[in-house]
Amino acid sequence: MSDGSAAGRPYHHGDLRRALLAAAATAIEESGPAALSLRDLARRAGVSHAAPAHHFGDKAGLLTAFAAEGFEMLADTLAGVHDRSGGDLLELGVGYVMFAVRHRAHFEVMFRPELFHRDDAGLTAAQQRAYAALRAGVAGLPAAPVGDEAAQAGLAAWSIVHGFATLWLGGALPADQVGDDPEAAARSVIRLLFAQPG
Amino acid sequence: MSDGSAAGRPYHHGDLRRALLAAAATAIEESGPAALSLRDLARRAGVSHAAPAHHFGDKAGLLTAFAAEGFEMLADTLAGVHDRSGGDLLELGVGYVMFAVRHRAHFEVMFRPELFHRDDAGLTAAQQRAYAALRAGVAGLPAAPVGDEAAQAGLAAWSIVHGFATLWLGGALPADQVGDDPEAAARSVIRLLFAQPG
DNA sequence: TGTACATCAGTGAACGCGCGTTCACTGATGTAC
DNA sequence: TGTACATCAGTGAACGCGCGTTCACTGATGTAC
Repeated sequence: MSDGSAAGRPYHHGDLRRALLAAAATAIEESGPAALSLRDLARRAGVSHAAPAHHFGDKAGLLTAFAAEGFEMLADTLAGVHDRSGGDLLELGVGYVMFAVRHRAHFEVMFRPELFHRDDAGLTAAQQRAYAALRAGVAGLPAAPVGDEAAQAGLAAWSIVHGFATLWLGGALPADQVGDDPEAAARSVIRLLFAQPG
Repeated sequence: MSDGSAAGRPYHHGDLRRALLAAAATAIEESGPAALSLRDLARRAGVSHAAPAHHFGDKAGLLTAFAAEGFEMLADTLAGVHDRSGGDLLELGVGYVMFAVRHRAHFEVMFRPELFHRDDAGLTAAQQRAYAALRAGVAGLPAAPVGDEAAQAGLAAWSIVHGFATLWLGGALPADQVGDDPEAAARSVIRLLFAQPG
């Protein structure tokens, strides 16, 4: 087992795949997905510039793995919220927003399918898991809608949480209207779905 | 007046600034804002590769003008809807979504402030206009909220329409749930804000 | 009507850069016997 | 315990490319007199 500690890096990294995905998260947080380069990731992982291609084939391959990882994490997050809250839609929505805030790099890549191989099997499976978890919240509404109404309610829920997350991450929300606590702000906004204000 | 018609282009283009912004819209629709290059725009406008920098200073300058143009168009669109509908929030929301669908290149740039000079005066003025037009819809609600409630209702409205538009443009919405008419789909989703389903 | 001149729009050659990808290779690991 | 060998992970040199930006320039336009 190579240990990767100081003084003369071993020829084998040990877990380069993981390390590259972690480096991608950092790099994307710093400069966005557009500026990502395999050579930069290699530098961050302390490895030759050609190593990333060895693991992921090409850049889109790396981003496919990265997006899939994101959908896995989102599905896990929502499943956790579901267990803890009994499937409350408001809490699921807040969980969605907080996932975006805490893992903005993943979130940004996940919804830019032009960046990765959108038909990758692992990726689409993870997507299904995540979407199903969100939709489960609609089924748990007090007056649970059915059929078309349920589909529309699911889309509305997804839209409002996705929109809030996107606007928050983009810094589009005026600071004086929204404060600096995304969880509280998200909760007070999502509350208004399916509900009269005031 | 140079006419730009066939046989030996005139030295002066006539309206290169406009032509470059139009070329940017096309290029971004094709390949997204990340792939945009000044040299490509110059090629599309039939002009030397250094000409765009002459008009916009640099790439961010061009995208600043492009984003500002987008916010102007959005503000005009919403103002038109406001006049026609008496300020109905649902119609304003549908207008927002349809703007995104019809001008996806502008919409995609407008909310990626890392691409342009976010403190440009013309840009921020156009932003204010657009946001004010959307907020006016909240003031026109049957039971119009006030103070914090109004701010939250405004954010909720913005979130749901922005989220729907983003998901639609990203191709994230499952086709079997949403059909191919963005206007109808948007209307049935936005309807659910501030309203019990069923 | 004509001339001089300032201003502006666009040119084209040149620069240096970082990138993705390919490819023959080498070092390390693990397994079979 | 030792040896041979297959497999895998990572290397490093090389390639060709398109890009943004700079800069001295030239062609066209419009205005002053």
